[in-house]
Order: sequence, then C-alpha cells, then structure tokens
Amino acid sequence: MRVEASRQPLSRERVLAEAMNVADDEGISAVTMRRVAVGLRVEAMSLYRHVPGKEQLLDGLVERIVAEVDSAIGDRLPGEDWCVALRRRCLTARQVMMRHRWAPGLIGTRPAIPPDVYLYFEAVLATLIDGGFSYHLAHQAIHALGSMVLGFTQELFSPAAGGDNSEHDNADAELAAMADVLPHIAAMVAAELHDNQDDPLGWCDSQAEFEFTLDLLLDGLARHLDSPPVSPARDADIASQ
Amino acid sequence: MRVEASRQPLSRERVLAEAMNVADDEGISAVTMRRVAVGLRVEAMSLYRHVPGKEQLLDGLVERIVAEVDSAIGDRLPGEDWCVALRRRCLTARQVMMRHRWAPGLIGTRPAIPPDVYLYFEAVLATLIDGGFSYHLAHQAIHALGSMVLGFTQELFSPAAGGDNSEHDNADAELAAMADVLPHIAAMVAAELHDNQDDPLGWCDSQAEFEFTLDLLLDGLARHLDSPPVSPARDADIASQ
DNA sequence: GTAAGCAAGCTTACGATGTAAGCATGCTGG
DNA sequence: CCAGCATGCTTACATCGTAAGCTTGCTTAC
Repeated sequence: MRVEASRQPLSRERVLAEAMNVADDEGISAVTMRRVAVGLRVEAMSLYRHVPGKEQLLDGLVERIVAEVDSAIGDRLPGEDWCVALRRRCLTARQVMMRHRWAPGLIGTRPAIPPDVYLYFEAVLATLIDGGFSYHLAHQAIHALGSMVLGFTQELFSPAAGGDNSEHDNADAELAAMADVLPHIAAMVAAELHDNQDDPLGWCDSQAEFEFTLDLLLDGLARHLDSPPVSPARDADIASQ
Repeated sequence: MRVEASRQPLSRERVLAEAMNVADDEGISAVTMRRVAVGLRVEAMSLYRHVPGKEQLLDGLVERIVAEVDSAIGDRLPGEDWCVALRRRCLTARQVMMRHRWAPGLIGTRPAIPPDVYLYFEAVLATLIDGGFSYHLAHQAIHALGSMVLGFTQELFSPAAGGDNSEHDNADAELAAMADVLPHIAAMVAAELHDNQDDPLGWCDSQAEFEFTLDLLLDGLARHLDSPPVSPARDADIASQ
C-alpha cells in the first residue's frame, strides 16, 4: 500500500465522527471548531472545506443520531402491532440517547428541525396510519409521543419553539419540498388543513395537542390510582445489542 | 422626591428583569452580559456586582419563570381534585411558557436543577400524595408529567442529563440540604430508597420511569383507537388572566 | 517533462463573548 | 472632615466562530 501521505484525507464524515467523539467524551459544549480540529490533527479552518459552519456541523450530529436510532431499530417485524412497534422504537431511541447524553438537548434546541427528523417522524406516522389511526388521531399521537421517540420537547411543525428568531415560515416550505418522500406527513397535513380551514389557529393547534397529551397522562394516572397493580405488563423486550 | 442621582441603583432584580426583557424580545441567545448591560445603561462588568456570573444569571431567569408560574396558578381551590389541580397547573405553566418561548429550552439545558424547581415539584408531589397516590406511583407520575408541568424533558434527579460533565453527585447533596422545605420529596426519596435498597440501579431507575410513561401513552392511544370520540371532555377551564 | 489548474489544508486576523483585575467616584458614619 | 466602602467603570485577556487570502502538492493537457 501507499504511504498514505501521512494521513487519510479529511471528509465530512470524519469531521462529524470526531465531533461525536468530542461530544461523547467532553460534552456538547466542548464541540468547538478548534477542538474538533485538533482531534483530527488539523487546523480549525480546514474543517470549513467539508462543513459549511458550526450550525451545519451540529445539524450533522443530529443527522447521525437519527441514523443511529434508525439502524438500531432494524426492520419492522412482519405482523408487528403498531403498539409493539412504537414501543420498540421508543426504547431503542432511548438506548441511543443514553449513549449520547448530549443528544436530546441538542435536538431540542436546534433552531430548525433537520430534514432527517422529518423522515424519522414519517416512519412513526406510517406505523400509526398502518395501525388504523386516523390522520387526526395520529397527529395527536405524534405530539403525545414527541419526547419519547426522540427525547425532545420542541414543538413539532409551526411554532419553532426553542430557537431565537421565528423562522418557522420556511419550515413549512421545506416540508412542502420534501412532500414526495414524506407521503404520510403530506397527507396528514392535507387532511388536517381540510378539517380546520376555518380555524384561526391554523391546522396545528398546539394547545389542543397539549391538552390531548395532558389528558392522556392524567387519565392513565387516574386509572393506576384506582387499580394499583393491574398494570399492562407488556412483553416486548428490547433486543440487547 | 429626590433627583434620584440620574438613575435608580442597579440590583439583582433589575438585572434579571432586563435579562427577561432581552430574552423575550430578541431570544435567549441575545442575553449577553453586554447586551443586558446596555439595556440598563450600564457597563457589562457592573452586572457582576449583583450577579456572580452568566450561569447564575440564567439560573435567575429560571427562578423567575418558576415564580411566574407559581403566582399565575394562585391558591388551590378547597375541594379541588388532584386531577383538576394538576391540569390547571399544567395549563398555567404552558401559558407562561408561551409568554417566554425561550424558557423550556433554557430550563431543559440548565446543567443543574435550580433549587426553585425542586420547590415547584414539591408542590406537584404534594398534590399527588394528597390525592391518594403512593410515593411510588407519585414518583412515576412526576416523571410522566415532567415535560407538561414545566415544559422540559430533562431527567429529574440523578441522571444530570442535558449538561456537560456529570455533576449530579452534588444534586443529591443539595436535595438533602433542602429536605426541611421539601418534606414530600424527602419522604418519597426515603420510601423509594427503602423499597429498592438492593436495586443496583439506585432508587431512581429512569428506565422504569420511561417505560411507565411510555405505556401510559400507548395505552391511552390504544383506548382512543378503540373508542374514537368517547374521550374525556373535561371541564376545568383555565382562568383567563 | 512541464506548466496550468485546482483541491485541501494553513495562516492571519477580526469581532463577539465571559470575566479577572484594578481604578474612580461619591456616600456615610465616626 | 475624612476614612472606608459600595458601586459602577476601564482595561485586558482567553476563547469562540469565521472571513480572506496563502501555500503546497497532485493531476492533467500538451
């Protein structure tokens, strides 16, 4: 083999991989252009050949996290119930988040939702629709499960919560641009828009979603209060990998 | 009245108030020592007379948010059910979070849980215990409701999630120091410790809490799937104030 | 072979930011 | 009246993201 010119060339992948290492080892706040660069035996500015800027680097980390969850989940089993499938997904997601403790905070504070996250939720939505959910109920379910499936609180869609300046107007545009790879989400948006075209709050009335989730939890707790140990006791075990 | 020497003196309160204004107007990332200072017609370094540093300033903002929720809730009505009380609290908290969109993200990414947040959860816990919850079920309920009552995902207690370096060991200490003003939490910790003293995972096995919440949501969704419009339709309206 | 073109990494520099260290100023109590 | 102190100011530095331009060595057409 060649002498490899003292080192393999830099690449977006190598930059992101090193950034993940730094985040895992020293926390997300240690992920600095300079710190990532020294990890790669390179100067800070060299990273800009492969990554547009720090924000995009962080988006890249989110991308990697989502990919890690996706690959850890594996394919859906043939006759798998929506409930079991989602439970498996959430538990897998949690495993990944435990490996990368900084990830929920990062995902939750990203100013815009990275495209991969939409793809991720498309899969969740597909599971629900396939399980017999109406678009409306599925919409509420996604909001309810929001923090379980990726460990983040950020309001999905319009609100553009965590970030600074409201730039959610192009979130809708981005979503529209991806409509072909997000068939279920596109259909859901269409259905919800149709049902709520006179609703001044818009199709995604997060107050309604909030109350739905809240009542889901309160009702569940009330049931536990009435009948203490009769709880579900599900079976699905997460594959130890 | 006096001439007031060209301006009223600075104070921790004035600093925090201005920081909140900046956060509300320009986003949390605009909350900079220099930016807050100009808002007060003062130099950046002058703030350090009244606030130890930026981290403590941010903790002060959390403190203010919690106080705002507390005061907006008002006193608990005499015969109010735990369920109605919690619902009112969550909806009130949401109103406050809507007024300060940056707050959930800030609370969620604080490296340590500020003392006031413990006090806040003490009140939630008191409501649950008063409603007949066992300490164990109440513990699970708090985790389940975590993101509803203050809009944040951070794992309560031990894990020290969002932040960087794990400094959760002194979180327990801080909690112990406040035991006298946190009677219910102290009792809950004691009860859970007693029940799980041989559990290698410690008293707060967040995996168990996670699965509890997850099943609460999945069961609730399954119920909605079976009987579409028979949902709770609760009464409690949030006082418009 | 060789020179043009270029990809990839480097150097330098600038404007934010948090904050350490010490200075200036004016009020207050003896 | 003045010593002492509280309060705000000035200066300075380390760290951060990144703009602009330079160097170097490979590729490729001739």
